[in-house]
Amino acid sequence: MPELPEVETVKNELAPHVVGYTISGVTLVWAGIVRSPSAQNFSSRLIGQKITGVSRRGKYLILNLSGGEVLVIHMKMSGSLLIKPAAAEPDKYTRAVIYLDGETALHFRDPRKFGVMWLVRDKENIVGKLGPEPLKASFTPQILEKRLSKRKAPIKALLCDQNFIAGIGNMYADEALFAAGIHPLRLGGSLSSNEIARLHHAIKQVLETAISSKGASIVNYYRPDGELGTAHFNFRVAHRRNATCPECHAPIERITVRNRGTYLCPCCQPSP
DNA sequence: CCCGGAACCTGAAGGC
DNA sequence: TGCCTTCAGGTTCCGG
Repeated sequence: MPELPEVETVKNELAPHVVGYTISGVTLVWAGIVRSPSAQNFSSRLIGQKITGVSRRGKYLILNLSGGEVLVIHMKMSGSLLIKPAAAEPDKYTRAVIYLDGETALHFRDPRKFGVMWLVRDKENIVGKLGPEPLKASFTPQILEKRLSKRKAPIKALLCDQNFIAGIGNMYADEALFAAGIHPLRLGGSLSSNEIARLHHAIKQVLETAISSKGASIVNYYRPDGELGTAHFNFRVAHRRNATCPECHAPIERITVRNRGTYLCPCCQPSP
């Protein structure tokens, strides 16, 4: 499931294969992957445009195009972006293929069909409401404290809310809360300044470590060359069913928060 | 504005 | 072995 570290890895590894190349063809195997404009317009407006840069905002990947438009891609839960030779046959789950200078092809593969692409002039229509980027220097403990104040939702739900903070999903929310020693059901507004400082540090540390491991391949995450990431080998609680806490050896607990599987150590993360 | 729950989708895993 | 049910979760939509 691509979250910030996975999308960051895809951005870094995709860039050398796409930046400076011109889109020579588009095949929409499943047109539903394009949110806007119409499938017809999407293809015809893309062809002939050169990709001038790749960036990331939260879990969104953004391709800048020479014509001034922007191709925004969200891989949601099961999507991957693969670089292949132009002649490679799309597999069963490939929903769209973008050909680059007739040499290589970018395959958008997505078994679950949650993934989305938009071709727009102003990306702010799509990413404009996202919360702060957690790895930017401008994301400080003071900013986090201000955003948490008076919030009554569980801290886990807030961390997964893209308008509260961008890029964190189920896995990294669990990892950050464990690293900070905070129970996922604690209400946002109930955290002390000390806890907020620990959480702020944990968020940055967990995301940076995962990026250095090229993301976590728990399910359906592939890098553009088809390789997996290794960040999940460093997970201390997330998805560790029937395991024990690496700190205190208590059995890791699994609860549900907002209908999402949530892993924690009942000893290191005291319940509210 | 804030919060919680359902819906979207399909492969994997579990139950009988 | 095989059918059926449940689970997985990022985002959006809707109701309170």
